[in-house]
Amino acid sequence: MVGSGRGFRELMPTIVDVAKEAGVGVGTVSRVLNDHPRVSPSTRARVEEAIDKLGYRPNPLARALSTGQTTSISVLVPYFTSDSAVLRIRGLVDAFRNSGYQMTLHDVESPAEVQKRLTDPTGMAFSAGLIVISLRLSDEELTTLRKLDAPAVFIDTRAEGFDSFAIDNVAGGRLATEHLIGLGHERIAFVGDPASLGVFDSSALRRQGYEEALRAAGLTFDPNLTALGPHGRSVAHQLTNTLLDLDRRPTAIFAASDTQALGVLEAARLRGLDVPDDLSVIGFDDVEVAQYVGLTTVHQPLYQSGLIGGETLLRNMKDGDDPEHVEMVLQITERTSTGSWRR
Amino acid sequence: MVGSGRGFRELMPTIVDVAKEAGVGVGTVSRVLNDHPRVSPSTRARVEEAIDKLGYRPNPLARALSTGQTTSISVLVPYFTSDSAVLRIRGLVDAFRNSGYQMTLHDVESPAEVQKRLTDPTGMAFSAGLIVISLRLSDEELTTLRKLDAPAVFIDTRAEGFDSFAIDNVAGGRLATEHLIGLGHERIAFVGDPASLGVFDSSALRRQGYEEALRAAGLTFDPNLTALGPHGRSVAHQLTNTLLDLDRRPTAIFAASDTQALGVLEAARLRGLDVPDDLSVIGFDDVEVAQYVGLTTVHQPLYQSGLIGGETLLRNMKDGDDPEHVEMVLQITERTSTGSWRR
DNA sequence: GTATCGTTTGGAAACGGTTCCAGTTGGAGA
DNA sequence: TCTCCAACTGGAACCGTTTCCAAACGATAC
Repeated sequence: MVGSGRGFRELMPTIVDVAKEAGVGVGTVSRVLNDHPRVSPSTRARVEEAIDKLGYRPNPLARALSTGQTTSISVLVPYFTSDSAVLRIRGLVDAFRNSGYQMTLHDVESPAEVQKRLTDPTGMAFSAGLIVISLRLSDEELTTLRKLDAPAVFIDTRAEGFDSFAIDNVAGGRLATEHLIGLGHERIAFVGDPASLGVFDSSALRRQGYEEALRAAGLTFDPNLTALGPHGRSVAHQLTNTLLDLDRRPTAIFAASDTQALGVLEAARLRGLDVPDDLSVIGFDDVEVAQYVGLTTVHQPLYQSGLIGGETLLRNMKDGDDPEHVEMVLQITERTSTGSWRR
Repeated sequence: MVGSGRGFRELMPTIVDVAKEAGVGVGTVSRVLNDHPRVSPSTRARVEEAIDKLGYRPNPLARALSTGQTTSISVLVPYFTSDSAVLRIRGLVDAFRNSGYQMTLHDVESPAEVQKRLTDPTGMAFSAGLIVISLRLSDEELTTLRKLDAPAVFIDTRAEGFDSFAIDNVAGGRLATEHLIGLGHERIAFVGDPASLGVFDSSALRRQGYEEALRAAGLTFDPNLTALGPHGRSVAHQLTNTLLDLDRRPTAIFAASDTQALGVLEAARLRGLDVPDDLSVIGFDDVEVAQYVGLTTVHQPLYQSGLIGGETLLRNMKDGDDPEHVEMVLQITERTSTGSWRR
């Protein structure tokens, strides 16, 4: 129902109109509307008839104002433009499909915007619940959230006192690197985001796992083999060029995300390097494109995280059981972009 | 601002609290809030101070109820799961970024759901505006919309009396087919959706263009070369198998969407057919994956349609100028999946 | 016939804003 | 000093619902 137009007010009957038509009081109409038990069958029938006749629909705004309960769920997500975010949101869409709740998308492109969104009431429009994806909230923000006693679920991030679904990014970084080490690679490079962005730290954690795995395998960690830059395919492409220009160039590259891995593959292809014979490439996320380009990657359950997160929020809005953190499983999806290194 | 919790009501100061704190009437506070001119600077300062001190934020619900104006824009979109829908929505996100409006996503998976969404007030939650993507609304639905005098913009579809941005699907179908004909192909197959779905008819229109182009070029139209099935990669894969099993199999396939083209490529690859030497494949849409797999396709401005559509809606909500239909340009993006046929 | 009790019902108050109308104020002009 | 007017301000009414309280009602028991 869309109703901002001028013609709107005159067109829509209100609960008062229905009450008059049925010859009852507004309270009775409201009770019929909300399935309260204390209404006699005959009265109920009369009211329902009036509702049908007038084509009356309760105004959700008025209802929300009166009850303090809305039917909209806010989703706070950074870089909606990324494939992985889209996959998670698909899960949310499916979770909310027949719930009666609407999903309002809040794309956030900087840490400052998070703060703005959380405190700006127009922004969040008084949602019934909140989904936070891939964002690390400050203690202050979390305190506000707790005080409001608002149901919230965190996906791909965690927050004390709230349900959360995330992966162990450090372990994921280790997993990817160990895969390459297992194939015999010794000069393994890392392409990812700079750590300083603060809010979005998964890349930094994956890098940590990368370093840990190298050290655990007794390989020397060469800082020259770590190339960092803003997230995106073309930046990753450039970073890869500098890596491949090194005197002793890496034989394998671990990209902190599939998007970046695509940039790496692009750079390799343009130089005529064969993947995986000349260069192995492993990504992270397992977005849809990965299977088309044959990218070996660390699979994380993106769609699932949205679906389960959404379902959990719906449950929380009813019950509100104890919050728990769920660590989702990671596994290597091996395709054709990685191969053994024996020279 | 999330506010469904119990603690909420007591926590948030209202306009009355602010009025008391500043020692003025509620009307004055409201005027300050809404930048009405007739407030003396000293009073304004006092009120603003009180607002800061209390951390007051106006309740958007109450404001909306009172003014009849909301800050949410509903987006009606079928199959949010599709890549092309996602690209359009990215455009919308960017269009609405700093507008102060929120986007509420309504995924629709069947024609029946459209009707439900349009009439169910909880569903559309009284939006300030409406974006309809890829859906053909019935006359009845359009009449309702017009009566409500609600600003609406149609993308990838058109509607009498509303702004719309779409492509000429028939022309697009011709374009794709002519491209293949120009390469020397004579047995050209079509893979697409069945026409009967009613609401989503772009595939049928593209097929019409396909047939027109064949006839115009003096080629015989062979019904056996048209394979239809529910939209999706795997279905397209299967359909392609039946096409390639024909005695005189096609030398080129036009898929009604890139998603389906991916299924076609998959089937060809599994049979060991070389693309484009043994089989040319052309898609439609030019989604992101297309460039990774080297798919030749009919490019339509997906992101742009969202961006421009969103901007147009915002403009309409202010001015409301005469509606117009904009036909967006199509062009072939040639990659490596099509080649000339000379045998 | 009346007292009693539970069920059903009507309507006022509340939710938190905006808007309009009327009243106050202060300064200019006579 | 008085009048007049514009600028500013207070507060009631309203938006459309829910909820609560009190009243009406009907049936039962005496």
